[in-house]
Amino acid sequence: MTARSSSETTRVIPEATVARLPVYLRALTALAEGGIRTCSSEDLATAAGVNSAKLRKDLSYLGSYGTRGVGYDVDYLRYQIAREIGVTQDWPVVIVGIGNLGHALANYSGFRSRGFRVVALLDADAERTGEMVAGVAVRHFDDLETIAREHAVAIGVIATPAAAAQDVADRMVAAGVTSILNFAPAVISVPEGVDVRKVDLSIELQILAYHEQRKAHGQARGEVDGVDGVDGVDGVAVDGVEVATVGGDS
Amino acid sequence: MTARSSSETTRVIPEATVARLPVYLRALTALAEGGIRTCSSEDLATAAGVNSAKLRKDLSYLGSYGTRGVGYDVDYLRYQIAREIGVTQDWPVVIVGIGNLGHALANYSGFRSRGFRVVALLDADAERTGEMVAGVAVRHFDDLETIAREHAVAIGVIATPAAAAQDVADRMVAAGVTSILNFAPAVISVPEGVDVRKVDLSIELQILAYHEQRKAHGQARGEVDGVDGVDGVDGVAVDGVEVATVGGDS
DNA sequence: CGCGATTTGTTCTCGCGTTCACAAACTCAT
DNA sequence: ATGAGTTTGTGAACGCGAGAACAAATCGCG
Ligand SMILES: NC(=O)c1ccc[n+]([C@@H]2O[C@H](COP(=O)([O-])OP(=O)(O)OC[C@H]3O[C@@H](n4cnc5c(N)ncnc54)[C@H](O)[C@@H]3O)[C@@H](O)[C@H]2O)c1
Ligand SMILES: NC(=O)c1ccc[n+]([C@@H]2O[C@H](COP(=O)([O-])OP(=O)(O)OC[C@H]3O[C@@H](n4cnc5c(N)ncnc54)[C@H](O)[C@@H]3O)[C@@H](O)[C@H]2O)c1
Repeated sequence: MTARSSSETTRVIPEATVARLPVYLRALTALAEGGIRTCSSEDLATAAGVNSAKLRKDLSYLGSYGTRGVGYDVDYLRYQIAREIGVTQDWPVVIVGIGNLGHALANYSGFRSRGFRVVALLDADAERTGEMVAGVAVRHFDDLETIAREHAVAIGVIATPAAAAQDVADRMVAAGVTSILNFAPAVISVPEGVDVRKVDLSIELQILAYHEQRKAHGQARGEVDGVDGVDGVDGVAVDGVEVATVGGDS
Repeated sequence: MTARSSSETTRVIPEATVARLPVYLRALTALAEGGIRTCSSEDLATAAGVNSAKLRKDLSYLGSYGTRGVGYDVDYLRYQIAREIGVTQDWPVVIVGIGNLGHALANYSGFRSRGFRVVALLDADAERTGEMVAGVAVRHFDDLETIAREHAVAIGVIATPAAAAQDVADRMVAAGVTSILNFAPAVISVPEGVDVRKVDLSIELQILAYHEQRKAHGQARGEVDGVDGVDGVDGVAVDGVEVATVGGDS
């Protein structure tokens, strides 16, 4: 699968580093807005919530943009990171599925301010087409191909029910989309060369629940037990045990 | 920054595995709904979108719940995973910040169906209090302490602007919340023993943009692989940002 | 009862990511 | 110019997770 023969490309930035660059970018922006012109790796690391050694190593993959004994020029570094990520240009984005979540996403100001422009809101429900959301008219899902081609859309967001996710993904790919951000709780498969990232609320909550359970009963079998140690936690009322069936998705 | 007490509990499940258990749980639920009673690791791995060896290794941390030569009993395994995660019980959750995103979250049916129950919607804006969202009345943020204590709330969701995130987190912690899911693009710091996970839309998009830019820049085709597995990276601050483009910003 | 087919659970190896630690490079004061 | 004080960039050690491979266990069937 991940053959990746690491060719002799100029620089190969580790995936873990790529995931942190946006964080550094945001921290730098915050510093710049605070009137700070230069900062040390320690300063920036604190603002970004990471270890300073890790920060320096991450930045070293981009090049040598700092000055020893001094630190980094905030604006300069910010531009370099933005350029590396690719957000110095504007990326057209389509959002498919304008329900509860789709509305929120469409209204999200963070899109435009960070290098992304919503060029279309699409929904399969004919009753929703024409509705104005955040100044953009909702159009029918069938227009995807036309719109995507016209605006050279490379990035698509899926906010439909899980059952529709795979179909939407297929049609996005057919329309030339090569990067997908999927909010639906479904595993979608795409051809080689297409990137998919998923954001899953329930998974995040379940991960928290796991640790929470650990905190509550230190290491009990799995049966309800008294609270142990951990201050601040009052007894968690638990009762009937029933596997969460239902599952309105997939 | 999971403290990880390391008090040598019976089994220590790797964090990477914990993050995948919910995926397996969902896949099992889908299989069960399809009337499937037993499945092999290969079947389940396919449904979950992972490698079968990885799946078996993950499950081995929970115990030996399969039968060699046969596979896994879907319902039994589902229960075991649900119990391990802690979603056989119902977790009370509070959502703070009932704006665009907060509304969507409140209306999200996946909450209830996966072991979580929204016990309160809170907002600092007095004009919003009293509004009914998904059958729950929005209450004032000041009621957090009372509500959290009353329902023994351990998990809180932050959907306020970034500027308010740290303050909200502090008050949640003071009210006994020990797990926080943060949607605001801000780095929040909490005391030892409190878990924070963040979901950051713009970071996800920027990661996609990076790879997209790579694809565009000639280079070798078929370079990028399928990306997945959202992982813990700590977030950062302040929104309402504007990427500085060197050489004039329109 | 034994044998082949099947599938799990585990061991082993490899690569990636994190962290430490330090030399190199730079500034500033004298 | 020189030395003291800073801070970067990176080599190296280390730990964790991914994946391949295989022995052990179970079933079906003659
Ligand atoms: N609401 C949340 O806070 C939330 C949180 C996490 C995940 N999710 C997930 O996001 C997805 C959307 O959630 P929601 O609450 O907005 O649901 P929703 O039902 O409110 O909206 C779904 C929208 O998708 C449209 N749609 C359905 N099939 C379509 C298709 N084939 N093509 C185009 N559009 C189609 C529907 O018309 C509807 O407008 C779901 O998969 C949900 O599980 C939602
Ligand atoms: N809308 C999205 O799709 C989206 C996506 C990703 C991230 N986010 C982030 O989620 C957060 C919320 O986004 P939104 O679009 O819902 O914003 P919003 O402005 O619509 O809603 C924010 C709500 O928080 C309330 N609030 C403000 N300060 C508060 C405080 N101290 N205590 C309690 N409540 C307070 C406000 O009254 C408002 O109702 C933001 O940080 C945003 O960056 C939003």
